[in-house]
Amino acid sequence: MARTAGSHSDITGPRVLDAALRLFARHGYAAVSMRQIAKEVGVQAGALYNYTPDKQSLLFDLMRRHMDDLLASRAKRRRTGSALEKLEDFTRFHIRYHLDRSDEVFIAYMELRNLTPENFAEIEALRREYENELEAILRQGEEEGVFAPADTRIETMAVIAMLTGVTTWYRVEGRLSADEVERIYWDMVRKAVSV
Amino acid sequence: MARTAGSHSDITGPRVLDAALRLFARHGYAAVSMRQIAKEVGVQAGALYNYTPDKQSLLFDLMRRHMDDLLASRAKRRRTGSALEKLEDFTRFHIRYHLDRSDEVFIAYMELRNLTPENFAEIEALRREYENELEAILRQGEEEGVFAPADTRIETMAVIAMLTGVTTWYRVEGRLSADEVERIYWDMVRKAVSV
DNA sequence: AATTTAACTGAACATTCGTTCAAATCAAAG
DNA sequence: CTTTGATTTGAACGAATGTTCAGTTAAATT
Repeated sequence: MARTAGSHSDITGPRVLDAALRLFARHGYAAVSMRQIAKEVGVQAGALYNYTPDKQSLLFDLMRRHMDDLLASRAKRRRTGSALEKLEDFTRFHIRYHLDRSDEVFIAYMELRNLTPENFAEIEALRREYENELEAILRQGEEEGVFAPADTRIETMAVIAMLTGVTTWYRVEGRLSADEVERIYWDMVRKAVSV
Repeated sequence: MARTAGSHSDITGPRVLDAALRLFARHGYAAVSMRQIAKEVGVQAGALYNYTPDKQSLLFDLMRRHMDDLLASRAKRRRTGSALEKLEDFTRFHIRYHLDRSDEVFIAYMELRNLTPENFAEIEALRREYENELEAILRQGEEEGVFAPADTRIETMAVIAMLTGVTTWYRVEGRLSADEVERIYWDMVRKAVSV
């Protein structure tokens, strides 16, 4: 065969996902057309179908990648230590990760209802897996007696909601550095779950 | 004139907004067509335009009503007392209100980007007004010395994000009553901002 | 230089979109 | 019962939607 795999495809391919990511985050999945994505890439709409079977797959791929990357990044972090240490690690990781990938996070939380039922189930399972990591830490803390006895499932949801909310107001050019934000949120989380 | 103002209009009118509310909450503004709304009401699409100038106004009216109602409901609550009392009141109010109006709340947080710039500015101002109520309480608490000195603006955003997150998992037929949820969240909020 | 084929264009497809409007319908007033 | 006008229908509008595909372009192999 002439021409090795992808001469432009290894350039255009990623750009398609990049453009879809940015546009979906800005205007929402349903409000973005394939022609808008194509224009952003600098190509005609038909060419997109060399890189995705359909629009839905574009959304699903972005979410799937995000969740895989989130779980993989999390897995690299320390696993041992006290519940308090683990919670601080989780908190700082979550804040930093979400600040660094605001578009991906935004889509992952806003566009769930635009997934087909099967795709939704798959993403939801990954999200649940991530939440379970936090819940395990909270339970360990209860057993150690450093965290207040409480409904750990609700605590989990409350903490994650609080932390993820940082993406709605944080701006890199703003008043606070990511380090300061990490510290402020860690302060609140620690107190919220402690005895 | 024959026929006093609205013989069906006082029935159909509210039903249009009701249907739009439910459908927007379930599938998102951009994914819902005027024909879907009309079908839900039991009417042809053209008839909707007796009750709204266009689709955008439907979304804006829902948001505007929601924010007005939120601020009015909040204004009815107690204004005096210690910062701790006020914070408990705010927390319980917010949780209860958001559990009771999950569709409205969902739209108000998810569909902001589908508002025209002018409409967005108006809704955003009302939201800011609501946030400022909480921030004032947190500042009073700092002055009283019962709340830890902190960045009250970020604390505000963090607390509201945490509380509003309740809508993502709470189900009326679920394990916990609204009262229990109120108490659990109040526990976390109190500890999170206290010294 | 000739050949091969991946990458892309540009037009077309059947639907669906928000919106308009003349005509039909129908409940209340005279 | 007739009149009146609010209410709704049903068809139509141009534009936009996701997707397909025959044909063109151009890069890499022979």
